[in-house]
Amino acid sequence: MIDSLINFLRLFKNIPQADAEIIESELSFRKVAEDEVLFEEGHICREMFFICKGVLRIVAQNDKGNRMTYFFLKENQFCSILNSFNNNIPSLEGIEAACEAELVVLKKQKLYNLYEKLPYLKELITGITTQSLLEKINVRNSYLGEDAATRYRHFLMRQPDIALRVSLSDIASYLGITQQSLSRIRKNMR
Amino acid sequence: MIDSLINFLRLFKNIPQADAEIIESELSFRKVAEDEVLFEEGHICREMFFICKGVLRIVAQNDKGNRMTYFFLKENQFCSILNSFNNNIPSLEGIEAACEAELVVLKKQKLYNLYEKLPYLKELITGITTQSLLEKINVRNSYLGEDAATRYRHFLMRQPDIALRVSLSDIASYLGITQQSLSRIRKNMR
DNA sequence: GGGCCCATTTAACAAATGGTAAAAAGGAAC
DNA sequence: GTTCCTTTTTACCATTTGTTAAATGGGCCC
Repeated sequence: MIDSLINFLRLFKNIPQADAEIIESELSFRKVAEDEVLFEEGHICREMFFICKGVLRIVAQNDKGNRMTYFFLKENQFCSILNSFNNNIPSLEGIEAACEAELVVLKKQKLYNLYEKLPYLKELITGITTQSLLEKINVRNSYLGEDAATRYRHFLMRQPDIALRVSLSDIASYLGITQQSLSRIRKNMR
Repeated sequence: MIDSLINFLRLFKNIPQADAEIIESELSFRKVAEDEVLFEEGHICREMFFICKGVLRIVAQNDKGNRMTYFFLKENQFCSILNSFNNNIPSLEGIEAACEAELVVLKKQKLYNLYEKLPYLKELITGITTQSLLEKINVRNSYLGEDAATRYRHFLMRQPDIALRVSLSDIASYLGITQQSLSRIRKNMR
C-alpha cells in the first residue's frame, strides 16, 4: 500500500529502488473510517497524509460558528495544513475523513529526515504541494460571484468522482449553502 | 529602487553585498500608471514582479464574461501568474495596475540564472511565494458562505490600506458583486 | 469660471436566492 | 420490523442583490 506513494512520485521522477526502500522505512500506513478526525484544529500540524484511497476534507469554523468544508482531497493527493506544518503555528483548520480512506502517513520529523537523505525529494514534494495550492486557488476563484447552482454545476464538472462519494451536507458546506438549498438545486437540475 | 527587493529578502536571510550586486544585475525597474496592463491573459507568463510601491490586481474573465478581480497585491509582495510561470502554460489571468505602481521586474530567464548562481535564492523565493499562496487561499476561504456585506467588512479589516487605494469597482469585482451593491453596503455601514 | 468626463452614490423596483422549520421519504444496520 | 441517520420535499418568508436610470460630486482642462 505504501507503494502507491512511491508509484505516484515516480510519475514525476525516477526513484531508484534503494531510495524507495529508504523512503518506505520512514512511512506508516493508516486506514480510517468515515468522519474520523485525522487532525484537530487548534494544534500544530505535524503530519502530512498521502491518500491511497478515499476522500478527506479540510474543515474550519467560520465566524457564525458553522463548520465549513474548505477542500476535498482524494487519491494521489497530499493532505496537510501547510501553513501550520511549515511554520509551526496552530492551525485553524482540521482534517477529517469524508469517507472511508487509506492513507500513507508522513510524520514531519521523518519527512525532514528524508529530505536530508534524499534532497531531491524536498523539491519534488514541495513542487507537488505548491501545484495543488494553485489548483485550490483556481477552484475557489472560479466560484467568485457565481450563485449556488452554478457553483454546484462547476463542482460536478471539476470533481464528479468526489460528488459521488461524500455526503450532501459536506458538499453543501463546501459550496457555502445549507443542505436543503443543495437538495433543492439538485431537484431543479432534473 | 531595486534595493527594496534586496532589503525585503534580507528580512528572511542575510545576503552578502557581493550577492546583492549579482542579483541587482539581473533585475530591471518599471513604473506604471493606473490601469496599465502588465501581463495579458492568454499568454505564457515569463515575468515576476516585486512591488515597491502601489497595488496590482490579478484579473480574469468568468463564465458570464465579466472581468473579475481575483487578488490585490501590494508593496513587498511578489506578483506573477505562477501556474503559467512555473509550467509554461497559457494563463487565464492577467495582471494590471490597480493604481500607480513601481515594480522590480524579474524576467524568468534571468531569475533562473540567479537560481543557478545563488541556489539559496530559489528556496527563499519559492518559500515566500508559497506562503503568499497560503494567504490567498485563506482569504478566499474566509469568504465562503458569507454575504457581500460581511465579505466587505472582512476585506476592510484584512486589507484596509488597499481599500483606500483602489477603485470601488475593483473592490466590488473582488467581492463578486456590482458597484452599486457595494456602494449600498457602504451607505448602510454609516 | 464653465464645461466635461469620470467615478460614485442614490433610488425604486423586481427577481430570485437562499434560509428556516417541519415533515416525509428512503436506506442501512441491527 | 424497528431504529437511526441522511436526504428530500414543502411552504413560507425575509433578505439580498441585480437592473436601470438618474443625480451627485470631484477633478481637470481650456
